[in-house]
Amino acid sequence: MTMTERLTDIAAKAFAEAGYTDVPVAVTFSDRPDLCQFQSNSCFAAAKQYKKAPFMVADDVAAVLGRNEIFEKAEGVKPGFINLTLTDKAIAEMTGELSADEHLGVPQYDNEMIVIDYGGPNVAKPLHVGHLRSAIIGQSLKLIARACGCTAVGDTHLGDWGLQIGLVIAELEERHPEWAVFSPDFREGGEVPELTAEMLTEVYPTASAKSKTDEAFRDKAHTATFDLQNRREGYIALWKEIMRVSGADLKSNYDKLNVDFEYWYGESDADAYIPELMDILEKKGLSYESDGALVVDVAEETDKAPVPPVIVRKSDGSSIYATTDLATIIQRERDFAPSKIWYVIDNRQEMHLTQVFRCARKAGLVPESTELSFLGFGTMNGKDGKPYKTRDGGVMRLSDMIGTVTDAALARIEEQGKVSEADREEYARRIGVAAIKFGDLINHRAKDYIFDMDKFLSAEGKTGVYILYTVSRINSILRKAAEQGITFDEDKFEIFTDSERELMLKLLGSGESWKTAFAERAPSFICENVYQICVSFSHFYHESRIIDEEDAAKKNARLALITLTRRIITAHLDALGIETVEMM
RNA sequence: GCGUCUUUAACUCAGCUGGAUAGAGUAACUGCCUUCUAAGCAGUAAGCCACAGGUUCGAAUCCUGUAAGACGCGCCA
Repeated sequence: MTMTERLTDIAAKAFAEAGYTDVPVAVTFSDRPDLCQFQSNSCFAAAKQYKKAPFMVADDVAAVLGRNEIFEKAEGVKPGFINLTLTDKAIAEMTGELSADEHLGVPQYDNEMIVIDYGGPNVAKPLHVGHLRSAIIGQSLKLIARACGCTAVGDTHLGDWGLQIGLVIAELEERHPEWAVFSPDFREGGEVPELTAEMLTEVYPTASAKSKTDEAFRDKAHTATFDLQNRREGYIALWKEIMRVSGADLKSNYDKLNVDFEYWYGESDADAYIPELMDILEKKGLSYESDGALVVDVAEETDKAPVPPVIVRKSDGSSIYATTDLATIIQRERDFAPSKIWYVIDNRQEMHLTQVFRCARKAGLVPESTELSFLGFGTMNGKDGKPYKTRDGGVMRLSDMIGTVTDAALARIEEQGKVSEADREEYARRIGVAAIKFGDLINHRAKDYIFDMDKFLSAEGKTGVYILYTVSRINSILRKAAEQGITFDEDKFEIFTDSERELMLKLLGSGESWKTAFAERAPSFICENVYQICVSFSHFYHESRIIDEEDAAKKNARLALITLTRRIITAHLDALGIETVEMM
């Protein structure tokens, strides 16, 4: 139970005891910290229900609450608020409970099996900044779900079975018709050319551009796609080579970003389920032919705008992304029987996923109770408000971006000269990744945002670097305390100053952020909360002495507090996929 | 054309199940390093919450309309 849920519980009982039953009660952190720590606005609703003046209700309820010894102050005020302030003793006790809680105050939602579809890189082209959001938001949502007690697995759902591969094959065939893989007689075990990541980087854009103007080439690409999907052996062999090369490239980039996947399935892995899918759609009478393609109607009466039918087989006979997405649902249901499937995909695909979900429901591919959620994310724009481009107008490769930010961090580390030679590179990578991830995740998932490289590099203010810096300061104190042989009781909390109280309340309030982050599937709430904790810590840090504090009780209380603070900050960072550094 | 989303300080954004003085970061300006890391802290200044109506005791928040912008609307993913 979170802090405010606990207080809400107490308040709800007080409302009932004061004679106001069946009133929706809520206690929240105060909007007026100068007046109180917590507030309830529920008297307005109760007043309406019981036809009394709000402030009279507030007085009645406050009188009951006032008898509870955890409150320093419980008062009804002006129009009808109840203002609550806890005693320091109660806050310190709750902090002790928090410290002893194995989940550190993170609410637990058990019995959830969540499959998260994120990353979604296209194997035909290298990772660029456009792939960043899906990867880091998806990774974070997975980690948040796990922190909340869920079982969550990530599946990157590689784009490896569509036209993009056909384009690459067609382009390679035009350039190297002599390759054995292009012979219709090619059989497994034949000679396969060795490709490189650099080649793929160049081939796909060329082919893609060509297909827009060259109709004959476009037809070739479509044919290649169809043949690949029908397992023409030479194409399969070449496709495997493309997969090998780009898979290694993907993995190394995701590794650098601390993004991982339990499953590296792709659209191609859904291929085996397509016949079954088609069978279900046909038997249920859902699919029919339209303009040569096979489609399923998914429009609903309540639609404000027309929702077109889903195409499950193109007129040339090949499958399309809706086909593989639907077949993948069958696969996931079979492998995991998930209670939820989350799709962390660009906002622009909302219509497509709506169609897919409706079709899946009509076909009964998953039980009614299974949640299918489209968790769209916004576009990363440049300072001009248009989709982010490099100075010369190209797309920035992810590896280049990571490199730039890491180099800047390394330069700063060297300037500071605190970190040992051996750790510098690794710390620079962690700081760079923290800068990128926090800078992205602090923005609400679903909204477009302005990506400002300079802002990330400067790393001042509300940034991942600030968070890591705060942790290194705590590390420094605890390291020195250990060096001096200072021991303390980690579970003994006590309040002596305002800033200690403020920090404890921030730590205690974290449960609320986790709850919101999980409910809205939005990591930004975790970012905001960890930043707030760091600000409170910094405030406390600047006005308190810790290891050279002479009063033993104060010293112990402060060492315990910063130890807990570090644990909680780290838990937040863990859920964001950000690693800390010992010093910087 | 239809639909969805956005519009809050100079810039980038929180806040939106209606409630007490609308909050951060950046940039600007002031202070603070012989004391646990100044990648920091403290402070000042900065807002007709796009516009117009409506509902309400009370609206940045809910409803309607207008404007500007982004995105989507069958064989790419």
